[in-house]
Amino acid sequence: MLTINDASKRTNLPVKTIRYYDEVGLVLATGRTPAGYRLYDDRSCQKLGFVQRARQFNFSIEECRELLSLYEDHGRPSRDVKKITLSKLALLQKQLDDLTTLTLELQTLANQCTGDDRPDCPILNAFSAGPIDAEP
Amino acid sequence: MLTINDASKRTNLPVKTIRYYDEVGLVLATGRTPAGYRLYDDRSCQKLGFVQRARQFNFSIEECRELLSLYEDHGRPSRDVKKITLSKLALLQKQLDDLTTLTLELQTLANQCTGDDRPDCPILNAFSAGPIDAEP
DNA sequence: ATAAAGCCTCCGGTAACAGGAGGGTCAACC
DNA sequence: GGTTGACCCTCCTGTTACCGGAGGCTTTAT
Repeated sequence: MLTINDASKRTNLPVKTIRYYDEVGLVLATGRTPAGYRLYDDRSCQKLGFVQRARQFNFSIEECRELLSLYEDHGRPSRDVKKITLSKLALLQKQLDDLTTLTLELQTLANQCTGDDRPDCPILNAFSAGPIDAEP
Repeated sequence: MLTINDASKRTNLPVKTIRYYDEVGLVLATGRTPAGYRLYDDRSCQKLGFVQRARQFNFSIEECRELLSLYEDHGRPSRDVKKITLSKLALLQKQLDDLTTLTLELQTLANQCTGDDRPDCPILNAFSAGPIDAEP
């Protein structure tokens, strides 16, 4: 059995985060010492790692909860997991598109700005006027 | 002089948001009626629009505050604006890269998953094991 | 006169933790 | 046996940029 600090070192998750996951019931501590210290075993460490990776893929805590229960259920059809993954993928794709547009437009503005002592600034002009047309 | 509702219609910003900008001192109401109703003039509406567009470019409230003061200062050098913009651009670029990597990896996993009745699932396997190698 | 719409302030909630206060516990060392 | 220092606990507050709603005036229209 590991203390929360040991679990932290093993998973590279901050102690605070592990405590938080316990608190919200995402990954519960395996047990407690008589003094109330949280204890974790190999299995719970593995779950922590699982959540960590899912979080890195932008899955929310609630989605992690869902994935974790599928992960625990060894008879689950892979269809269920794929469904969640695909909808998350669509969301990521949209974020990606938005961010790309944004970056292009801002890039265009920065290029147009001389960036010298003169007060005239295409960036501020654009912000004060309206939407921006990116250069082709 | 416009009521907050009129300003909202003109700028397409929610009333709640305009009130919030007043509260945090980003775009103050021009004045108040004897009854305490907020009033906005053309100039403050323009500032609201400015903030709206800057926010669409992912500038935080604090950054908007900075841009707005440069916007108000007609003698400012465009260098100052460009500097802020470029650092924001770098941040956007990094977000973009991260998101791209993420999407590719998740795409790879989804492709590998049969998505049928069988319980074997490459997605969960990957999450339980470690980092993912994207397909070339 | 009254009803509807609009305005106000204040309170609570959101996501996913981080930081810190105040206090108990444990192992080692002298 | 006492003490130091590392570690643990819970509870509270703060973060970002608002949204929703309660309770209560004000204005406008009928």
